[in-house]
Amino acid sequence: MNGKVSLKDVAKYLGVSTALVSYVINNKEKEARVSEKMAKKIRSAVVKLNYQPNQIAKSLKSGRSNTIGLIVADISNPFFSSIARIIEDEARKQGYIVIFGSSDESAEKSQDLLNAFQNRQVDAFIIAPVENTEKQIKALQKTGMPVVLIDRYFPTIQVDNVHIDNFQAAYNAVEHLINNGRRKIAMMAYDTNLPHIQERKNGYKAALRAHGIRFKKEWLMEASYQNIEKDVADKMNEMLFPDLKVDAFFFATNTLAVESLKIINQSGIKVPDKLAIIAFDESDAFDFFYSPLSYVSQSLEDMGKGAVNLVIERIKDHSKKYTNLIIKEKLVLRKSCGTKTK
Amino acid sequence: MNGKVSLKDVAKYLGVSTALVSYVINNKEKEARVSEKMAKKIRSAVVKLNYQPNQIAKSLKSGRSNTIGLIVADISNPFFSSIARIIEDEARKQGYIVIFGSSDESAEKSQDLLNAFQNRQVDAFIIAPVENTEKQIKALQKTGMPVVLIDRYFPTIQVDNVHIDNFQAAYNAVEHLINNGRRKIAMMAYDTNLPHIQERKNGYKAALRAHGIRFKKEWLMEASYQNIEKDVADKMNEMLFPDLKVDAFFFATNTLAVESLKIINQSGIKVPDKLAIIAFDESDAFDFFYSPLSYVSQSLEDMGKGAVNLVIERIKDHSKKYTNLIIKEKLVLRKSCGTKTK
DNA sequence: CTCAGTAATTTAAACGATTAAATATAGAAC
DNA sequence: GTTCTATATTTAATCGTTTAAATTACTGAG
Repeated sequence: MNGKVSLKDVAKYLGVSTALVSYVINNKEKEARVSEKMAKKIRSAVVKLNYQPNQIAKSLKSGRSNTIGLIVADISNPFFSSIARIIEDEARKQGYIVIFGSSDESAEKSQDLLNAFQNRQVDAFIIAPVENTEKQIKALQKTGMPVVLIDRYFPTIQVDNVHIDNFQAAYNAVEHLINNGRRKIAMMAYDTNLPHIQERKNGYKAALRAHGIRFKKEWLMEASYQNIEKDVADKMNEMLFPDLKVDAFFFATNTLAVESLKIINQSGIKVPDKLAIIAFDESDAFDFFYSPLSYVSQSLEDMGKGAVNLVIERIKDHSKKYTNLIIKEKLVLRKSCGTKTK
Repeated sequence: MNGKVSLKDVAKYLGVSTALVSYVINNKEKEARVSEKMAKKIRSAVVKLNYQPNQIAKSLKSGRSNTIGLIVADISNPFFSSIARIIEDEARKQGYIVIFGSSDESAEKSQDLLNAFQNRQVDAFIIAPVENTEKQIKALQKTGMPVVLIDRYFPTIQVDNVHIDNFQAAYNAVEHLINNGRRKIAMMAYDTNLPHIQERKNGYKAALRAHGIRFKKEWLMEASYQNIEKDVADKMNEMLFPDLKVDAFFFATNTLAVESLKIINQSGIKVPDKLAIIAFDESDAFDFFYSPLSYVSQSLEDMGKGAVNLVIERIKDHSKKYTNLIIKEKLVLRKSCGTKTK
């Protein structure tokens, strides 16, 4: 019925001990001085019986599962699913498989996933952490579990991470808007203390300041993760009606941008004539918006591969120095931040 | 150092046998007649030592891993990542976690993933199968592994699956184009013998026939999975230049639609004036295209949840009758298939 | 005080692999 | 024919659980 052939079955089939079979399978014939004749016999029996080693048993013995746990805010967000794809490929190349979970920006769900994955003996975690999970990450580290943070990070924690220079990226984007003649620049961000978003806000403000523009509190619009759609609509409508209060928008993430674009589309306000836009990350929506969006592009390739490599290095050497891998971002310029009409 | 507390540690700490601890942890105190006093002692020790059961060991013993293997063509495709998200949530609700892999439309990669996941003792598979993998699926079934196919399917295989009625969906979409005055309707599909795509092609042809329109071979454009971008561009350019050869397009998937829209955007040909469009699935691109696209919408929610439920039922009862769960699709009408100008 | 009967706990095998240590076998040297 | 060595193979413990079966402890009846 259940065709599963175990190592023991192979041994029994040949009338030899399991040890011999194990040695041969793991190419330890030399060290274990298995005779060539025997090795050949075993190898052909393995093929004949279609023996497949039970990874669970191997894991139990070795304490390693060759599995990486990936936790992101939401796997259905193309930003994360694209990274997931890269991580999957890179991990498999190195003999690991990936289990994933979406934390939904909830610290509680994050902890649940951490526990569930740890009990499954993942060898390491790659995490895009959510708000207020510093303690979780710290606790995880204390157990000796290799962890790499991606996209987001906590400066207060000693841990490997991979991300762009968010301050500089935002600064450059906003500076570009200013250099193109915009002076009243609003930003849509999340209402969160996650450092990567804070840095984007800081970069935005710093660029304004550097160009002698006085930041106005009402320019900074914030949406909560839990209520994006409504929050974005409300804030955007306030900003656009009854009269347009700014001449440019800077969007802190692709989700915020997409939601905002819907409102702008309805409003009839012309981009870039009346309104310049720069967004973060990428999206099909940015390409198909009637005035294709300029955006800050992060290399997901570099980020995903970097994360896998860091985490595997850490698996191999628990005590190596922590790495802060800063990925180069670039500003992709298109129509949406073009010239303003008077 | 490695803080991992085993059941044995708990037992040793209390000076009792591991059996007792195991019984209490698994709430088998009654059957095993563990004294209340002891149960209490054990429970508090478990908390105090922060004992977390090793799922790997449990899996080895039980032969069940509470893990579902999800194989799709490409997790970075929003269609699949959205399903993945739904599957993840539903599976976790039922105590399962999900490992995923992208087969890249390659039968070979598909087999690799199948093997890797099977060795990890997944309890079941949810698969969006790729071309020429009928034997793989059949072989998998023969081992007794629960399998559910999603989105795609093989009529020749007895297996649980979840999908829409692709023939009818295509038929309805094309019929709608015809009823709106289009007569020369092209379709962009994949060059594949995967039944779901075949059915879409058949539905398209049947709708033409039913309305007395003679199908022309050159209307059916096909791209290969391996070379989508170039194939789509070539075929579309042929169809659009030097003169527009049709008055409507029907796109068989969201990827094909998005790639095609890029060409249409460049061409300057007006939608829906000169060209009506209906696509399959959803995409931000459809919303932001200047003439928002009509599309055939599949309920990913129903599909994902349906798949998880079917697969868990099958885990519990290997011999239950196979289910063909047909998800209702619907045609969402927007501007892109509107009225034609003469 | 013994014995039966029930209650409480322990023992030990098992899941499928790995591997150090023990043992068996064969050949060479004297 | 011993003895020694090198080669080939087996034994048995182990990883962390589960669980049937065995054992021990207790209680009350006679």
